[in-house]
Amino acid sequence: MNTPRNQETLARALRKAGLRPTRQRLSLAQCLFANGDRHVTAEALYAEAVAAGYPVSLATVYNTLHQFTGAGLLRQVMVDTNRSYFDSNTSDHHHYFHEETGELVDIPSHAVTVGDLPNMPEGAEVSRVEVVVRVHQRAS
Amino acid sequence: MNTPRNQETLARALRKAGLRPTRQRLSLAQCLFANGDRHVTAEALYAEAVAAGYPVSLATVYNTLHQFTGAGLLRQVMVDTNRSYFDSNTSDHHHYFHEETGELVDIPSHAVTVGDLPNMPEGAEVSRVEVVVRVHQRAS
DNA sequence: CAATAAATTTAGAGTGATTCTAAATTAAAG
DNA sequence: CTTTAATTTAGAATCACTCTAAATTTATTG
Repeated sequence: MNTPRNQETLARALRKAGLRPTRQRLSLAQCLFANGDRHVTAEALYAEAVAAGYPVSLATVYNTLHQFTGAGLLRQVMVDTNRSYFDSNTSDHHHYFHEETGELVDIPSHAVTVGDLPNMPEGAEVSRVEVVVRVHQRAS
Repeated sequence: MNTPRNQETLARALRKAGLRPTRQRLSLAQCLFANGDRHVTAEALYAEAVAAGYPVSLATVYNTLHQFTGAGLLRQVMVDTNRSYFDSNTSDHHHYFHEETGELVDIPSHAVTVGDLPNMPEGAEVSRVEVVVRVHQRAS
């Protein structure tokens, strides 16, 4: 789990990434990082920000999510072809994906062991190992 | 790796799944299963079928890919938010995903060990474990 | 084989998430 | 306070994919 960050820490992180700490970015960062780890879609974050009284456009939410991802503050999780999920926990870990609800739950990385990887493509190096455990409601 | 299947075997598999072995389905099956394992997107398969002189519509390619997936002949791989990949190898295995080229390469399942899964969501059961090793070109 | 019923295909319209564009606003620098 | 460059934004555009309804094909039955 990531440490909660305050406005100042965030502003510094943004500046370091070459991003001005604007009202919109700080508002979204507030939503994303103020209360522990989050898994959000762009639409969900947009709705949340608007509901919280932070006026932001959907375009800015998309821009910001990508910029934060580029800056290493977020990571994108590929689980659904229909929408993108962003994870505020950038440390090494994996996910459950609940097929019915679309909910994501973290799995600590130590639960999964990756052995020697065979037939690694020539000249390539690993940038990340992603494990998604798809679960569905047990029939009762 | 899956065993190559001939038209008759495929027609039988389709019938068993309640699908009529139409010209289009058999053509696409030909592309998908005649020469070892494949990883295709809908657009790519469409282009390939048309180029091979099998007249098919894009809508039918989409329908067929989903029907084949439902019938257990294909499996969908989630690696890219922008497009869906379908894998003609339905046996238990994982993937390399080359971030630059979009190429998928199989990883045999024995190379990855999944330990006891913690904090499994209540009342849920695992439907599949997907491991994607994202790789990128090594800087030279 | 002919007639009928049911499944399939398809062109083209529709959808929904995401990206782009170009104008208006805002932050940083001087 | 000006100037400059970055940012935001509404709305248009895009792109993968799905839907619709009509035309075609497959399977079934007489």
